[in-house]
Amino acid sequence: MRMTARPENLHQSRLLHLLRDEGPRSRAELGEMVRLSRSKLALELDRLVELGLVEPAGLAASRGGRRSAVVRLSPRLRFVAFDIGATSIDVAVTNGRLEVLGHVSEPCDVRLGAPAVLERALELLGKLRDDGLLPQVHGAGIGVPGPVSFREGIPVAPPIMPGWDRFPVREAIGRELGCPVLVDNDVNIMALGELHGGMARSVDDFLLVKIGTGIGCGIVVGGGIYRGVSGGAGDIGHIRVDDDGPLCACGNTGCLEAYFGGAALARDALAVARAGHSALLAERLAATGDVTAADVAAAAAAGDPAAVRLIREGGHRVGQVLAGLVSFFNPGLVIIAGGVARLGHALLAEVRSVVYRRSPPLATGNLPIVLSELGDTAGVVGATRLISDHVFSPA
Amino acid sequence: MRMTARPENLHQSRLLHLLRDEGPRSRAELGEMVRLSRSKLALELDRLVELGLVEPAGLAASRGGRRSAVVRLSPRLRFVAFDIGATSIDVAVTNGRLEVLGHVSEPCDVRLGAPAVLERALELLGKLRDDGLLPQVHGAGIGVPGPVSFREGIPVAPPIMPGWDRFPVREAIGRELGCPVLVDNDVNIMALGELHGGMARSVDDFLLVKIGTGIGCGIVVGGGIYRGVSGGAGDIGHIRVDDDGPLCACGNTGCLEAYFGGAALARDALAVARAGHSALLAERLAATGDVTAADVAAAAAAGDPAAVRLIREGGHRVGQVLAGLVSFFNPGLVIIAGGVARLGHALLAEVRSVVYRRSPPLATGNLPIVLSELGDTAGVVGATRLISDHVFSPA
DNA sequence: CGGACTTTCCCCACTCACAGAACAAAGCCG
DNA sequence: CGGCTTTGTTCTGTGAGTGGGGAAAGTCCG
Repeated sequence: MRMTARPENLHQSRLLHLLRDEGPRSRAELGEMVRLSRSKLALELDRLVELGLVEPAGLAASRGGRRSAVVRLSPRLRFVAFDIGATSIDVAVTNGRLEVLGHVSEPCDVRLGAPAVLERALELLGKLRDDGLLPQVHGAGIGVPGPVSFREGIPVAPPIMPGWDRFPVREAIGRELGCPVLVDNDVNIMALGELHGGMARSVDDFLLVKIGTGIGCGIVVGGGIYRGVSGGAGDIGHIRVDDDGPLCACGNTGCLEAYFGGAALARDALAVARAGHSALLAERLAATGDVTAADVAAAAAAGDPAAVRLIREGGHRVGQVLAGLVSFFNPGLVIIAGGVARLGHALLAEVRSVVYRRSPPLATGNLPIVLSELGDTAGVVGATRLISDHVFSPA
Repeated sequence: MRMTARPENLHQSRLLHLLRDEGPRSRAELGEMVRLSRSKLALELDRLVELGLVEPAGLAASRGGRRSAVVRLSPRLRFVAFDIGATSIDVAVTNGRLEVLGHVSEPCDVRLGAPAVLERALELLGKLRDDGLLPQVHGAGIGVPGPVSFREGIPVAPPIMPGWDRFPVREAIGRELGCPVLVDNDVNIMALGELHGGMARSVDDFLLVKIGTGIGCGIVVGGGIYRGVSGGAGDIGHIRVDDDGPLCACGNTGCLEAYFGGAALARDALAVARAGHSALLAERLAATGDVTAADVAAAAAAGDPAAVRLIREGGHRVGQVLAGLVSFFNPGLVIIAGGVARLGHALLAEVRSVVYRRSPPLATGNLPIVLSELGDTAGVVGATRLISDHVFSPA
């Protein structure tokens, strides 16, 4: 029993990627797409069948001649995704085509430390395994809410993950599952998710801004994640908006996150509730003794003017930072994602307004700014995309 | 007589790049570097000699055996660089190794329009040609002070270049010189210059910030220029620093360029001179009726406190924007270049201070911020690097 | 000065990847 | 049923590239 089969050359790799992204195809169609002679193609496909990665899937309807033999990725292929958030864990299992077969999610504080959180993640995977979803795991992708040394597969100097610094995440999970594992920043894997199944499918250079507990940005250059020289690229939460803004946890003042991170939004909402400017928020305060970012979202969705106003102000700040990034990076698309983004057409309108006003026409002329449509699945799909790109490439 | 010889395959391309960047080498050394068998290597080198791109250069000293036959790029190879600035033209001719053989520079207002400026550039090239430097031109690189559609070789919507919008620069110069021509933003070619011969030689991801008439940024990702989806990447001059800053030519307020572009610096210097806060600047005002950015530079170099203060304030603004870009991009190096940068250790100190304070430790932990050492040659060397990368690649 | 050793260059045969032709199989249409 | 089309399979030719075996041209040492 081979541990994990990998393609032997670039042709096989391209075939796997095609079967993953385009679905089952006839040999003739595949030959067309990879520009290989039929003979060579048959050779490589036979090898892939031998490796257990591909299998025949019957005959297609005739198109005027002999019926073509369709091939597909082996339906027994499985990829696993762990999306570790600041306050939650998502675990999912997909087939070779990255279609989600099972997905569980539960609240979990990342501050419990790496061993405890990873063990809980594996327990959640165990649940899915009991459903019979896991004949064989071919790879696992992991997203964590902080900077990562991608090459080593370990978090480095993560601000909100005490007890994770340089913890060998890849090695630990790899030992447990016995398959290739890759670890990346959670925002990066969300960007990969959008690249695979979201609005960014045909966009080479784009940004994904995630607004949640923290604020981060996934950067895609030429169809691949850009991570910077030390894995810290996209850390936009502490970009300065103003000198005389609120004090941030990082020690500076006026950081974007201090204006509009999850904690900042809760802080402002609390002030609004106490001042009596919002009936809905005051009600929440009375009921639970606290007001959260989710409460603001709910209140805004219900049309509460003060809540909408909080979101618009935050959107304004995000837009100011994003306008600078758009000027600098000239992306082909900007996607807003994360908890706060879930509801926000008010947010989106404000962000758009500021970016379209403050960035050069050349950069905004053909720039869609949209909300993510993928929600929670962006992260897990991106994680499996990350690992499948790796497993489907020659060793 | 072939027009312009190009390598026929990737092996030949790699050999040319090696001979360009590493200098003349023996066949044995080249074989080592490109991992080719001696037989194949001899074949490809012979083809390059036939194409006139490479020629034998005698025998090296023996290292204990038969003396090795050294090959080098043909010394008759010539690349031409046109670096069109906002207020100047630089024209240079290099050999195949991008060593500058002749370089002329003269003031010229880009606002004279494309035909006039390009004609003047060709006249300057004529001067160099008269010196016998141009047996045959193998390619020309052009830098212009504005956004460029790199694929088409034309400026697009340039703010400071009236009469250049969509002017077919590449076609015009190509027709005149009868060789391949590439056109790019002037900041991008400066970045390429630093990549080739400056401090960025071994850095894959870095930023070059040019502070001159305008403020722009060259972005290098993975050893190549990143241009964005519409060629507008790096346009950081209009990133917002503050809401209540000076009015900018772009119509917004508080743009970086409105704080510290060439015009802004002259404006502030004039105010200082009129207010009598600087003896040196007041003297210049009296003598010439005006004060320029160059006057501030000279005064600061002479130790004038008010001039130094102007530069430090500007550096502070640049640092604030740069801190954001460093957080976002996590580069391995930042180079400050351009007219204002020429003198500025005060400037550099201020930029560093702000960036190191405001960007995350992970991004600044190992981040040199330096002044360009190449000066005017960065642009012309970068332009020839641009075109030689093209000419030295298979058609 | 001559022989042992080294390094480089050149020629040749062998391997390998791949394309393309030829052939076989399996369908459509009239 | 026979021509036509599409697909899959087998076979052979071709060009790229490797590696071995001299030959050439040095150095070093006795």
